[in-house]
Amino acid sequence: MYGVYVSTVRPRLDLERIVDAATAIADEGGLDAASMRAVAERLGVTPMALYKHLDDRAALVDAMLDRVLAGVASPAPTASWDDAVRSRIMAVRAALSSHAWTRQAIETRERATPRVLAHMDALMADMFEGGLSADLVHHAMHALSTRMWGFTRDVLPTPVPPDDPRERAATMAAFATAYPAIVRMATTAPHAGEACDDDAEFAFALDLLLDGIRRRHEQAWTSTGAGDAPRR
Amino acid sequence: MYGVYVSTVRPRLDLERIVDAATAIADEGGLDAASMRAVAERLGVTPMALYKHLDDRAALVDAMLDRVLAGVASPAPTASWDDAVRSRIMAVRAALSSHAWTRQAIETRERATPRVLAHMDALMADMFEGGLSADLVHHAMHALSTRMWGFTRDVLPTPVPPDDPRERAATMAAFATAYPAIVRMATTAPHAGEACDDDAEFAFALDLLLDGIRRRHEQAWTSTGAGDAPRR
DNA sequence: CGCGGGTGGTATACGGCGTACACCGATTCT
DNA sequence: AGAATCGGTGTACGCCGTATACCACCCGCG
Repeated sequence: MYGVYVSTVRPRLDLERIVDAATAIADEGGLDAASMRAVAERLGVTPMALYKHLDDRAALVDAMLDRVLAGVASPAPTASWDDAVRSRIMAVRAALSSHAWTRQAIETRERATPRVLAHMDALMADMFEGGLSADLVHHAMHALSTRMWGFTRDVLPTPVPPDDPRERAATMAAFATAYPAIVRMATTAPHAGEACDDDAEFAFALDLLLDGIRRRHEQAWTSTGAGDAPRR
Repeated sequence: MYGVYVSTVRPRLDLERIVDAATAIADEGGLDAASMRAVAERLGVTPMALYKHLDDRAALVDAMLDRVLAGVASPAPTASWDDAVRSRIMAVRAALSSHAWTRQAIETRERATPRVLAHMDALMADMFEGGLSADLVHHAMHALSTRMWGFTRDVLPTPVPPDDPRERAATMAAFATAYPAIVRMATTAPHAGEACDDDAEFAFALDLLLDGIRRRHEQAWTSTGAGDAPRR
């Protein structure tokens, strides 16, 4: 009786509620904000209570990621292996990109969870289905790297110009002489000034890789050198 | 006089000595081990002493990375833009791969240091030299992503089989039915069992990207669609 | 010669983090 | 009814980065 009452006021903790809370916090303030203490506080519970349901914080991040991955739609069957790979990757991209913290979560992961393995297995199965050799599949997976998760580590910096207009002009001029190619690209590319179209960038690079892999396959590429693609 | 004596016993702190110590620690125990406290202790100094030479820990990591980058050999001139890009990237790969912590350092970096910008500028300059459009250069840089730093985030996991031989066989069997493609690849690829040849993997993926970019260039690719590469 | 001020160190402390350990009430099983 | 297990609490430890205050020394200056 009394137990029932209590469990109404503060429902029993379980993994799902923990992951819910952690995900909500990470959505708001980033992955680091979802500390054990913060998650516990949100649930009105002692930090140590979480450890009855989780081994450690890494397991929490794993669980968060795993649940996002659980929502990935299984792509429709396609004619070619590369379309299958493409749509599969785009599906996880769609799922992961709705949570900004997933990139960091994947980058810092050490052990692979079942769903992580399942995704990689599915990609390899697509390629085997298309007749690719194990050798090529192996290299293709390495080449895809984190891109198989639908994101890319952005390496282009956004140096912030100072506020003061006079100083601003000076530093920008200095920048232009120090890094002419960067400035040329930034001012000449079609989207100059605007933000990049991430989706287009991503699709471009993914197509590049898949095209290349398909070519290697058609040329019966092997890692031992025979049938290698011509360098020029 | 007395000051001279003291400065002999414990030489004055400067940025170089700090970066030296931090690098040594990170080489041994990883980037996280190079905490402000650990670096200070190694130098026989209070943690706060470091802040007279650095804004914060991020600046320390920046300085560490910058010094590694300073040792990158400038590549010999080449005939084609893609060879130039290739050898430039291989040069930073050679420098960065001698310190295991550089990958994490680059991945967690927020602001770009001058040398980071210089490397990217040089890559873009190579491409412009080859006649590539600003549009294509821009996309190429995104496609290269972290690979321009000579490494790739490894996504292939190494699930550890349990020690107990009987249990081991069981889990491996279960694994084979759950992830058939992974097992197929692992057992069929030429290097089955051995460790991957990182250099070969890296070169494969880099060539794939450069080949693709060159093709796009030859086909007068633009992001607006005209002259796009055929999908099949 | 003395003396004020920057420069480069110290000491202390705050607020965060993950988590080991001991404990304890309630539930459940025998 | 009694024992065991489960799911929580409370406390504490050892890390982390760093704000703030202070203090000794060396400098150039009057």
